Amino acid sequence: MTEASGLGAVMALDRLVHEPARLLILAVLANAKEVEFTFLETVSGLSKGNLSSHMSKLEAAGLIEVIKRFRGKRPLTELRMTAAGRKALADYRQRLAAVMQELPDTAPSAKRK
Amino acid sequence: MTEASGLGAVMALDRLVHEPARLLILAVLANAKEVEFTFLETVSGLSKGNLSSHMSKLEAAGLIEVIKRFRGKRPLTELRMTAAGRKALADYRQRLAAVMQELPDTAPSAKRK
DNA sequence: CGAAAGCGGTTTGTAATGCAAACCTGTTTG
DNA sequence: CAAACAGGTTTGCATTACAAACCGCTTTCG
Repeated sequence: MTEASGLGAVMALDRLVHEPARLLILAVLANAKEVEFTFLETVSGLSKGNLSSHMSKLEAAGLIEVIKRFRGKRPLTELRMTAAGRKALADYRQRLAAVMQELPDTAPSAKRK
Repeated sequence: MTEASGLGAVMALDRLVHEPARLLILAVLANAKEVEFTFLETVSGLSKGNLSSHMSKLEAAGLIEVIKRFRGKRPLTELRMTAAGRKALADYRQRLAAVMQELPDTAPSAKRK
């Protein structure tokens, strides 16, 4: 094992994936073979600029593949997850599960709100 | 409901809690009534400076309480979680659970590694 | 005794983020 | 032809996480 059980897992989280904006992107990509930039923009609520830079990081790390084509006369950018991306996300998910077990069980029994 | 289901939950994560170093601190505090600075330093592996500044943020946000006393002649800093801290952590945990459901199930069936 | 090492942290400096505004290249519309 | 729009990228900025340096005090050592 990498570290002592439990607590160490928190620090072992992959920061690249941990960032909410990026995690959102990866989550979308994981569920759809391929998505367009503009779709992600609307579904995520991220600004174009922000989305663009997160994409660059994911691409640089090899977690996604960015495909540029033309649809008719307009440029079109599509994102696809790579195998490495799937692995990174799976690993992250697993660590996250470990982390959650460390957190106290939120609902003892009663008390609705 | 706050947002559309699922995806929106990712962006709703509380960044203050989401930060691994801080999450670790909170996790430790959640499981122990009270912890000392030096204990946290060793258990977390964070540098003193880093730990100190994360503490300040958590304190400023009211998630933890910082108690300073003397043990014998030496200064001693202890951390304790506040009610707000417990709530914030519980909320975070809940959102995190929602996020995890969005991520693909990692293990299809076979393939050990 | 005085110096040096140690304890328990805080403050300061810095490189790396995350974010949106501004910009850019082309296309469509008025 | 000018102005608006589509589809992104680059730039500028404020925030951050992090460790190095520092600080006040105490204990140890020569």
